[in-house]
Amino acid sequence: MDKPKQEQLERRAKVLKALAHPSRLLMVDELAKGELCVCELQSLVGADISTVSKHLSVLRAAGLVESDKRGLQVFYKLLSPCVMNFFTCVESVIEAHEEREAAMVAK
Amino acid sequence: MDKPKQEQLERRAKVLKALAHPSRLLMVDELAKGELCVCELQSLVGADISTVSKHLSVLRAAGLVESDKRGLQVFYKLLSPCVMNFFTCVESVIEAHEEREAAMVAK
DNA sequence: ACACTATTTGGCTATATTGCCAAATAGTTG
DNA sequence: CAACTATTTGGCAATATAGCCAAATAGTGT
Repeated sequence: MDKPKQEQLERRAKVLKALAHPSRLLMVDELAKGELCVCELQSLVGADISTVSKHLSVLRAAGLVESDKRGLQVFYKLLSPCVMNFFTCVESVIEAHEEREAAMVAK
Repeated sequence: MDKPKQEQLERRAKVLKALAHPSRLLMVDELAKGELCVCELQSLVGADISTVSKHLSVLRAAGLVESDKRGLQVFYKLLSPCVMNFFTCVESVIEAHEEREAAMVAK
């Protein structure tokens, strides 16, 4: 495989990896409705604030969110609402998968 | 957060995690064009065949691909072509991110 | 400058993922 | 059934990720 192709795959994988965690998915879901500060995200996720902060830096490093410090608080906002469309596809994958598994058991 | 919501997030994360690897992304990309046997996928990926087989089982466990044994070979096919649409979004995330980084440096 | 609040960073441990080799399994052919 | 091919599985070491606590940083108000 050629190098540029390999690098493209790695960049894509980084974005997907950033999304591939329940807490980060939840944060993205909530941020799709509008920007939130770290403290609001913490109470949604229910983990230590340092954990939440690290999750957010993963999302930021992937280019999915942007942060904006205003006073004492840091507000995060979702940069690419198109990721939300993907969740529809993911749901269809899950549903079809569960149906196939149910059909397996029936056999 | 309620339990069903948590489980939904975990299921979604599992699908995203399955996609979040360069080799698996390459395989999905190739399988989008049509089914392939493990040996063909191996020469595309260029890793040990056991490694490729394990990657495929991750994709299968996530409900993204299906396998079909015919003779000595096992053919894999992509079940949800909708994931391909997402790559367009991922590319836009990457592009916008790179542009922001370039703008940062310029400042 | 001091106390206070919000967030990030460093450091640590526990757990998960990756990738290889070797061995097991399944199907084919002589 | 023995030899052969394609794939999967088990096991292991290396690396990456997650989450907590404690400490550092940044901004506010006194």
